[in-house]
Amino acid sequence: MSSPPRRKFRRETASQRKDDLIAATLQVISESGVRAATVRTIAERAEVTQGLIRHYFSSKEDLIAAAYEHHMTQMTDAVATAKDVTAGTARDRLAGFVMASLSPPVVNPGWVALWSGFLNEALHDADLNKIHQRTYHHFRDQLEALIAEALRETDQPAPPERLRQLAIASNGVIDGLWLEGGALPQEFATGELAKIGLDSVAALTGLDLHRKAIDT
Amino acid sequence: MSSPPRRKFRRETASQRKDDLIAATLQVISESGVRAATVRTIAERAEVTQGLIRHYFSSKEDLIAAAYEHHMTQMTDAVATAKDVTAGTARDRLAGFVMASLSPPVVNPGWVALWSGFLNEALHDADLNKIHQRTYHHFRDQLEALIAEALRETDQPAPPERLRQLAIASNGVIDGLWLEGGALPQEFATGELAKIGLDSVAALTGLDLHRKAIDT
DNA sequence: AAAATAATTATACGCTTGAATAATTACTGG
DNA sequence: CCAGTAATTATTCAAGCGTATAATTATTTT
Repeated sequence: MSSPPRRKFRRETASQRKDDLIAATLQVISESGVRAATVRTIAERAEVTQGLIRHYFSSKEDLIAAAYEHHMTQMTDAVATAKDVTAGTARDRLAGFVMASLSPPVVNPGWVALWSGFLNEALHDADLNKIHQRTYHHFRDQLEALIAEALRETDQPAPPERLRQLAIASNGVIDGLWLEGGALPQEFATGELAKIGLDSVAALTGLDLHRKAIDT
Repeated sequence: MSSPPRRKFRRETASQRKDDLIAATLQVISESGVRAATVRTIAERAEVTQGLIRHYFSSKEDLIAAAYEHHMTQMTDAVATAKDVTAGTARDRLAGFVMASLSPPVVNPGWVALWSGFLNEALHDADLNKIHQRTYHHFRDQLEALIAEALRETDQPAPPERLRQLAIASNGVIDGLWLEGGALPQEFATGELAKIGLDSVAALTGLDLHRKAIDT
């Protein structure tokens, strides 16, 4: 006759709970794909009951968008704040930017799963599309600024149109290699993608980006 | 009292029906994403009732895999059989390969939606992962063969290890640009991506890939 | 033209989904 | 330490999900 006891819980701050729910969402999608991201699965992962999601987010779609935003910020920051990206000559920082983009933890199957799942949604969802557009530009603009600075530094300043093309091309090769490294991890030796990426951006821009002694 | 009349139908060959169901699956995913690809939605698009799907495919997952295989074959063939890829010097064919990869109909939001949706599934599904792995290699091997031939043709033969790196890098830049063109169509002018891609592969390989007069 | 066959439709089943609402309980300010 | 409040749990709901099976009908065979 006795119903099971109501589960104990702690009251958390709104921002803490939101962060937890976002983190749980990202874990579920990265491990099992977008189709697995149901409110019940996410709530279970966050160790709360499903009703709480709607208490903090107006809909599941709203939570997904917040998770997308969070993930892209996290990924961008992981590159922008990596070692060698924040100090040194412009060429050093550009090299560090490319290396960081093509090394763990940025190259990671889970992050590719997140990226592909969100992109698939963004292609038919206006809100998510805006997030995609914004984060794409943010990353590419950072890359373009570094390339511009490195070219100026070596007395090879380039006009805006050429800078744009170099940034698009460099961003393309970084994105492509990142994707392949995350989607087929066993395909590439340790450091191989980073080396290929660095050589590629060097060939595209004409810059000498010999990498520093990271290996050994 | 009279129940609605049973709907008329035509008996089709097995291969025709399978193709129709696969085509319907691809349409639904490309327009509305993987989450929209339910048996009912797919059957409606194919103008049959949902039971027929299980008559031709052992499960929905099986249909998805068949659609994945079909789409990747379609995309690969669209590049491999494009004008300028099947005749001319090796450099001409390599240039045609890059141009075709970065022009319509290959660059297309719907195809990016398909690709991202399937990849998202492939990252946690062994069967789909095999398809991804196989089609990735198929595309990259074609590219590597063209690069090898073009380098031989210009008396600059390259050792296997370098060929591998050039193919990975070229494939990377093509993939990255293709993705960005499909995901943000309004971002790039007509022919811009193809031009950047061609210049990039030229810079990476050191080959002269001046494109022929396609424009004007 | 009738009988056999299999392609297709129709219906039903149990489960999951996102969302809404009601019931509790942990915390806060007096 | 007690009353108020809102964070959290529990429950409910209608709709949609993939799958299974039974009924029907278009086509082929004889």
